[in-house]
Amino acid sequence: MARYEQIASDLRDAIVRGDYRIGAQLPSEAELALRYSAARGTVRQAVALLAAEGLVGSRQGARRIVLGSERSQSFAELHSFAQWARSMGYRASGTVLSSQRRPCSPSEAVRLSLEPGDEVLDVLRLRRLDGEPVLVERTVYAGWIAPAVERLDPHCESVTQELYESVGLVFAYGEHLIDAVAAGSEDARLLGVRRGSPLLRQRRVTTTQEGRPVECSDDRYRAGSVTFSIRNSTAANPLVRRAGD
Amino acid sequence: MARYEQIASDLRDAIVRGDYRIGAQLPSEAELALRYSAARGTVRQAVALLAAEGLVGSRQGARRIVLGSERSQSFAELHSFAQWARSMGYRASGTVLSSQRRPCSPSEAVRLSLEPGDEVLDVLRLRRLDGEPVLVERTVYAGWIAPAVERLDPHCESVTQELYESVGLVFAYGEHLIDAVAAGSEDARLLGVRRGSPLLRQRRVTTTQEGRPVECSDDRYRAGSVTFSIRNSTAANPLVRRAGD
DNA sequence: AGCTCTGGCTTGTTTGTACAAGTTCGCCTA
DNA sequence: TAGGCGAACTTGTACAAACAAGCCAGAGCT
Repeated sequence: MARYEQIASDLRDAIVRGDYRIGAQLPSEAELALRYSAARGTVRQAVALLAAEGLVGSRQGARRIVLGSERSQSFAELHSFAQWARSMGYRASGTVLSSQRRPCSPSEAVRLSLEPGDEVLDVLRLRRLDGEPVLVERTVYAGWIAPAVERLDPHCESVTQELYESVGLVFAYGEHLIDAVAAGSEDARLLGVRRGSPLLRQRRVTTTQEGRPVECSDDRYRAGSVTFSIRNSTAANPLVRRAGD
Repeated sequence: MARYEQIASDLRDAIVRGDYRIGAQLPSEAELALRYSAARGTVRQAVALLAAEGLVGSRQGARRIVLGSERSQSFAELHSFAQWARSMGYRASGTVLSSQRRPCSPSEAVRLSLEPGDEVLDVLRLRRLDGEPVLVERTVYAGWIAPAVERLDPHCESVTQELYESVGLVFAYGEHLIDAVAAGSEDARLLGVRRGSPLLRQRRVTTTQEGRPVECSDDRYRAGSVTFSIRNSTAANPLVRRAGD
């Protein structure tokens, strides 16, 4: 672990623990540099990390202030339902309801950088939180990863983790579209809600470290079961509104 | 504009223009430093900016790659409906339906850092996109900003901009919770949808540069009208799932 | 042909220095 | 008391240098 990550971790712990309350000032960079025997640049990297997490804010000339005190794991949580659930103290489970190969559609070809007609693997999963069904996942995997996905246990808890352990696949980048939709008849049946009731939809495309698209997915959460949270500042964070599409 | 922002801007333009296609490699830091006659550190700040926007990805040892080519304005868009609409080429309008002072509730006191019983301003707005009602906004302003809000034109297009021009107020930080809910009878009537139909809800708390809370709001979008979008990488971005609350 | 290994390239981390720009707060004055 | 001024403090920007760590392609070997 890099020095600046250690310092960031130390400061984050102090904030989460309540040593610095919300609205309070953080020590100056110079003071932190002295305390940790590090160069000012290193301290700046540490606090930049906290700023990106939304825990602290900063303005030129004034001391940094504490904006929040909740820790967030950010990336992994957004990609792996199981990892998120575990970190929140829930018990996650899941079932593959169907899994079949088929040629990709034109729109899938674009999103997964495939040639029209290339084969993809279409998987439908139902995921539960403490036994309650909360999420219907319709995922389309690119053909080159399909064999590894088909080898997975149908009741596999964390797909992300299994794929990492079996073929070393790492999900590195993702784009996510979030909106609300009415439950279709299949959604309704699987989630145990009425048809037409509100669902929170997350559509995503995930790629490897090399920028190679792995999967695109349409995930639908039962209303009330899950909330997305984001902290942002004038400086950063690419969460944007888009016109309906 | 800082040197690193100029460099970032230049590279971003090149990416958006298509000089570097998705999946392509960016020039090395050394080469960019030479091209722009800047230190390597300055170039690193520039590409870090692009990485935070989700435009490029990077791994130690390998050249940086282009992940996306769409420009996003991020923060302002998430806070100002009008500014977002304008940048997307829509015509935004809005109407204040009710506005009244009242003592704050206990939960509002916590979120806005007020004393229990302090006065707040409760405003209900309906916002339209090209004439179509798409958003019901229920905003609670802290007492100290209430006078400035009450002076606003009831049909004011951009509250954010007006408050900046009239009292120099800048929204600097925000926390946002995004989920799906069913339309209540008032929501349904205002948005012209059936009761119980799905809405995308964004609850937010906004603070000034000094970390002083200004407003908290419950915004509900008609399904299909608006989508939130986020790019993330293993390195960054604080969009997280939360258990329903 | 297929494999390993190595050397060069590229990004990541850290330190040090200098100056610019904005904030804060106390002091002084009107 | 109210306001203005300025000095000290704090964060932002930029440059330079050095080493660590990971990636990749080409050379050489089996």
